[in-house]
Amino acid sequence: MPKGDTALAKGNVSQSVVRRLPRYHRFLKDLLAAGTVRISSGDLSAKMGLTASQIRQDLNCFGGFGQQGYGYNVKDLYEEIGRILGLDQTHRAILLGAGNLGRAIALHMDFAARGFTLLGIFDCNPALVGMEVGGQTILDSAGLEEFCAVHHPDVAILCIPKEAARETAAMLVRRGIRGFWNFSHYDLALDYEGIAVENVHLGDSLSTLCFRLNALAQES
Amino acid sequence: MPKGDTALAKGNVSQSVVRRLPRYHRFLKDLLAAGTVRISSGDLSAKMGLTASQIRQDLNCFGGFGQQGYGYNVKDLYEEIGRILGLDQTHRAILLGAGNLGRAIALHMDFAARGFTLLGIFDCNPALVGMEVGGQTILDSAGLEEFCAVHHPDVAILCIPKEAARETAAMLVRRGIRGFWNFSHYDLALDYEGIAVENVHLGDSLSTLCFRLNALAQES
DNA sequence: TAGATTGTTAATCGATTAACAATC
DNA sequence: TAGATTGTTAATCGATTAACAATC
Repeated sequence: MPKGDTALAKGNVSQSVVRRLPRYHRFLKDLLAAGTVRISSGDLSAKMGLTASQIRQDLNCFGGFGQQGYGYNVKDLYEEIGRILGLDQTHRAILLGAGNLGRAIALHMDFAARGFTLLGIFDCNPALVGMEVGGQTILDSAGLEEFCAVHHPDVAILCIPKEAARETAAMLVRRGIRGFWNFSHYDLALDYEGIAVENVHLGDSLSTLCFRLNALAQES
Repeated sequence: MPKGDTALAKGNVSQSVVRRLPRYHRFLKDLLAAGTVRISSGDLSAKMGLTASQIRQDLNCFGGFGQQGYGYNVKDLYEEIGRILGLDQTHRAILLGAGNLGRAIALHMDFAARGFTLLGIFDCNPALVGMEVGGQTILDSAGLEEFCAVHHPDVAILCIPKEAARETAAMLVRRGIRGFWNFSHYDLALDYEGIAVENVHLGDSLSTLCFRLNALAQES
């Protein structure tokens, strides 16, 4: 790729690299806020706890953003990675499940910072329908398909149980949902192709911590 | 390791393997609930969307749980993996930060299923202190160190901002916290050694979904 | 120019997959 | 016993690290 070109995915980028991009973005944001103008891969690697080689290798998946003898311009690189991640794109999201987790996600996440608009929050529990969450009224899941037909969301956030997720998925895909932020235990990726699924399994994460605590205790 | 021995970590187990263990545990739980008595690595691999080789390789990091010509006993393997993960151990946890996310974690997670007891929930916001969350009263962070000295928690769940996390970490480690379930953007692992840190970065996860949606759109 | 640091190629390391003898 | 399936070794694949020529 010619230098200076605004880069997007160059061929196939590995999952390992993609997973590191948001972290680069965060560190660069902090550096920018601290007034740092330029940084070398060596300095950044020390701050982030990885190798300079890896940083250069990762960035060069998308283009040559640095300058020999100088390093990287913090602001430029920050913005470039934002574009690579697609944070400047706009997405229309719906949230399914207004339980504790769903409500927390709705209230806590800065969707706008990543180009997401939360179009609607749905639940099938009559006790929750009509309740206000972050300025939005929880809607009845019964009207979900109709809502999709009218508002054309492209992303669904699944904060509902496994079976409910399985039952709704086909309709959502049929109605044009291309991306799922999946907090349920239903494995969408096994049943559908050509959609983007990002799983968040909090229980698995806590179990992993269990394992590590154990391993730590056994070391001594 | 001799067959039949109750296995724990056998030498060093890679992160990749550890990350897959909770998923095996979930699938086995479902199989058990469905009344399945035995399963082969081939059948399980088809259900989970990975290779039979990988399953056998993963399990054999901890011991020989199968039987040639038969496969694996679902109940035994389920329980074995639970032990490997250390879900039978008991842990004393405290939760820092009773904002939307903290409260959702407190209400939503099944801590008991992984041997965790939530000893206390802390916040520095006077508007939240004294409020009830899941049967617990939110305590003032001012009393956190005193609380640690008395109750000896060993795990902290960080649902507080980056700077607050950084400021509290040293005290927590000094007071005997060995494990962190970290939802903040503060990178504990860079500053402390010999502690278990499991990071959950919801923002990074959402950014990754952004990237994948983008990649999907460009394919066509 | 001299020094610094990139972009990129080559070497290493680790993880996944394939193969198959052991054995239930 | 014959068939099935494991445990394990060997082969492959991919990701990380090291090295260095290019160049600002």
